[in-house]
Amino acid sequence: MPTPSNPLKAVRGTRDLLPPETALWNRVESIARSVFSRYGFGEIRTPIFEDTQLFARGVGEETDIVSKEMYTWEDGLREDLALLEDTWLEKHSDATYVGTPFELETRPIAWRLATINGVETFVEFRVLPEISPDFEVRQRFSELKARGVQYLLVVPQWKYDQLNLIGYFTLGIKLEPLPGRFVAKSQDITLRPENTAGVVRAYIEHNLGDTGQLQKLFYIGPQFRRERPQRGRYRQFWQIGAEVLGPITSGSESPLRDAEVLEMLATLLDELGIKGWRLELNSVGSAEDRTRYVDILRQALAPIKHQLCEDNQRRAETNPLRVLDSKDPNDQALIDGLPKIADYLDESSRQHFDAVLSALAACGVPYTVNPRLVRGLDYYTRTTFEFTVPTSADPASGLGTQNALLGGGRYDGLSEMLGGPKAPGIGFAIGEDRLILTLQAQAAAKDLEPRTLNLEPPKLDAYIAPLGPERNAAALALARELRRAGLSVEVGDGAFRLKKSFEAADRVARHIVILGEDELASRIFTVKTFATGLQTKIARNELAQSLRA
RNA sequence: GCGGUUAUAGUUCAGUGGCAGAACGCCGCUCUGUGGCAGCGGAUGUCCUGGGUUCGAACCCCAGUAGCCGCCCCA
Repeated sequence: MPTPSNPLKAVRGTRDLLPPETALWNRVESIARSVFSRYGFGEIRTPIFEDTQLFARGVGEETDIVSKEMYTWEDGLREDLALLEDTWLEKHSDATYVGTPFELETRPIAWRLATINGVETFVEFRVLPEISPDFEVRQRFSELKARGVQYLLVVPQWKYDQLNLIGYFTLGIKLEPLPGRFVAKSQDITLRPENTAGVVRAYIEHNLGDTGQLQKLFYIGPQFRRERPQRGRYRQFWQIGAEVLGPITSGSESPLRDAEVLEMLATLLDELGIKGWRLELNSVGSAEDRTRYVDILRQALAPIKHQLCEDNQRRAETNPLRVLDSKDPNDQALIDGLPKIADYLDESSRQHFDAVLSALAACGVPYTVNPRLVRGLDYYTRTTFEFTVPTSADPASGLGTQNALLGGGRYDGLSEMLGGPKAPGIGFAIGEDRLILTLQAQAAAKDLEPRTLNLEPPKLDAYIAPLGPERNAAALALARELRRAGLSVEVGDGAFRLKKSFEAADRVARHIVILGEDELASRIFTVKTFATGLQTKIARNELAQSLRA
């Protein structure tokens, strides 16, 4: 029976990007590519899913991203039916097999005909049963029932808990759970929630460090986090990012690289036309500095914790660094009194940071040192930064409270955390969705023409209007000729009245070419230019040239 | 994950416990091969979904779903 179904929709937190907006996305991406290539970056494309361990180890097991926002599943579960059957048989001295073992062809399901305490029983082994009895099971059950045979489904305990037991019981199917998983060789897979870990994994896997060269890699692609969707925050979102990494001898640890990346970002935002951006940066020190500072922070928080708001009390326990960028106005005085990480940097980290700042100053890139700026991901060391645009107080942002446009930092220990060689690096990720929103909002606030954002597709060179359906074939042939000559051409339908063709043509093209009986016979076409309203007769061999104008 | 708010035509949005609306867009005619203007006409709806209250629900109630805003977190 056909069930009336609701139309399918894009799943929560995902969306379609349609023209003309996609033109803006392409423009943003092509400007990014252009800037990256001028700084010597090459494109890397890593898989959209990776082993879950990559993110657990790289991003940090305790971060919200990893602990509750990832799309993770078990891939390649292989069912071990033989083990399931053996386990069952061991348990059932009361069962006697009748006949030989069988396997059903449709999927790995094994069954035996047995007598259990004298009752003839069809014993089916399924490692991955359907949540509710499927068609196959229902059909088999009714056949067995007709023959007076009992139906016993043997499943693993861990699956049993997920089954629609009522569904099976109401049919009269007996279910028997067995302790154990009975699956072999599955892999935990995760849709990437960010791209740095993947890039570093690829760096290690392809021994890019052995080239001895500094690697400069950029990427543009979708990332996935299972967060509550909001404006500028989607479950599938796009990031434009870049990483600079390599062996120490390639200069990957040099503060020059930090400054270069930051200066490149300033250039990129300027070329994109983002107004009013702010660069905030900080140093969180080496991994050791960071650990030491977190301990000190914890100690400093302990006596005053109870005075903080509820959220901050929780953070003080779970992730003390995050207390620092709390926005709670009542807690600001207390937070200001907390120890600053700058005071706990070792000498080399301090010098490194100073060198970054002076290089930025030399380039004339404006910045603000924000001693409270910390990053959520575990792998960050030393320089961390964020580019923001004005908040919702300024309508030009378009981002509400989500005012961070991009963020990044240095990750000197990440490669080793992932089991690779020492490969210090620095990188960033731009939230492309937010970047686009900001561009749109800034254009709207300035009352700019949409054209400024390239939202209107450019007018085509010509629109061919065949008069009558019998001229359609000739129209398409003419269009082919012109298109091959490099012109952009749309073909109307001869079924349209000429009036309609003119309206359609004026919308999309600069010229209309009328293709009727006379024109086909004389090979001289009637061409009207919308901008001037002038209509002329043009010979076929001069048509392409004339339409280009 | 928590709180608030919204959901009506292709789009932007009115609307009231008693026939489903406007503007723009779309289609047709005035006007058979000459548009933009104008006039006239037309089509388009699961009024988010599912329950409930009611003689009667797009409207009131409950639940769900989705968008948006704030929180959490983050790009």
